[in-house]
Amino acid sequence: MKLENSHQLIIDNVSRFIDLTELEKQKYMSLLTDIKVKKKTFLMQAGDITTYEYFITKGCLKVYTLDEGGAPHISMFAVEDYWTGDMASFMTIEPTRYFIKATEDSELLGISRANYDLLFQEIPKFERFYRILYQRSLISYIRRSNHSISLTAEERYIAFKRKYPNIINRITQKDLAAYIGITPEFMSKIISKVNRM
Amino acid sequence: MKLENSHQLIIDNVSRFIDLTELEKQKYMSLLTDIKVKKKTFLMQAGDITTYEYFITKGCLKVYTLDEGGAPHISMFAVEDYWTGDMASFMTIEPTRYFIKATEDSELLGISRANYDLLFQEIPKFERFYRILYQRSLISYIRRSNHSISLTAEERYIAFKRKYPNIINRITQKDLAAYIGITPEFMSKIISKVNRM
DNA sequence: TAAAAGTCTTAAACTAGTTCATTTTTTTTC
DNA sequence: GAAAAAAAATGAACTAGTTTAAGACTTTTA
Repeated sequence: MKLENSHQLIIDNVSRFIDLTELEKQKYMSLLTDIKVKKKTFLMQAGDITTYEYFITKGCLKVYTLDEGGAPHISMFAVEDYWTGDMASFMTIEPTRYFIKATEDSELLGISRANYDLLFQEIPKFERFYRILYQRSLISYIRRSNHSISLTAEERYIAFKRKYPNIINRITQKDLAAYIGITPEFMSKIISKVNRM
Repeated sequence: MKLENSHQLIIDNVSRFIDLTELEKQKYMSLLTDIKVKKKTFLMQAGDITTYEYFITKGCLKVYTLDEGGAPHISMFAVEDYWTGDMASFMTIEPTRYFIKATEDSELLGISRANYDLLFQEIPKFERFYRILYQRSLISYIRRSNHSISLTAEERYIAFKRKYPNIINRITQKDLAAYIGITPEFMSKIISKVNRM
């Protein structure tokens, strides 16, 4: 059966870890919601109860919190083939502290809390999918924060550039600074220094 | 049936997320290995292939890496009722970059890679257990690193003291510094300042 | 297409945390 | 229980990154 692109992308993603029958694919897709977010608009804002988890099929979004001083800290740039959302809020049904804002016109597939629970009942294999997905997220999250801890801002910038060459051209220097964990002014200094080398 | 303490602890831990029959409990326990580690000895060292994941039933261990400069970065203190290990190495069968060293005489239950795979085959419910365990680890990991990022070292120390009053008395100030992410000298200054307040 | 808003650059003064060196205190070991 | 080893305290000189402020450049919007 021929699927539309966005569905094909998510089925391919899931199929990396579990095998689905045609029927299961249909069932799974029926539990997903299409979502579009225009550039500069929010998918989620602090205070919201987040009732969806998202898979990005097109575009780019930044996921961030604001600290007490109002400074943004970006925890990820979510692009095509990434999963995002606020799992803590999604699971506990408490208000989120996150903002998710599109930096480009974007398209997503969302799964609601109710459908997420239903999914495990109807296709228990998905426990395995999510077990592996979370396990891998945990590994890369730990690796990343462990790696960052011993590097200077300049080294973190160079590492980001090497690891995500496709993302770096799609975001502003200011957002990159908020991800690296420094001020935009210092980011500017680092970039001009690194380019001079 | 009466279980020994260490088995009771792990069964209680697992039972928070899934229900097991007596038979399943027996089967599960048969897949676990008893491990003892004397104070100051290693459970794991960088370069090892880690063939076990661990549940601590007694004692305290520090999990850390050494950066290029040879400085230690402690990622967790594992005490009773905690899970630990190096999941990346465990899953990918690559050498670990971690050291795990007992700071007290400790007792653990280990599950080998082979038994971990077997567990999912024999009791598929464990996919759910690990799905939830990893999901919750991910949530608390993200929360912790997000929280830390906007705090000063002094604030991180105060937060640690509040959150883990039971752990703080069991570890050295030097190890706490390696966890907080500062030098022992600066840790010493912070502590004497906070105590003076 | 002009005005407004946001982003980037540069520079000087500042601060949280480091480094290095020394002394005191506590813990370990035989 | 004395000697050795490790941990903690203190202080002075240093550095990575911040803050504030102002001007130049780019993008967005009406």
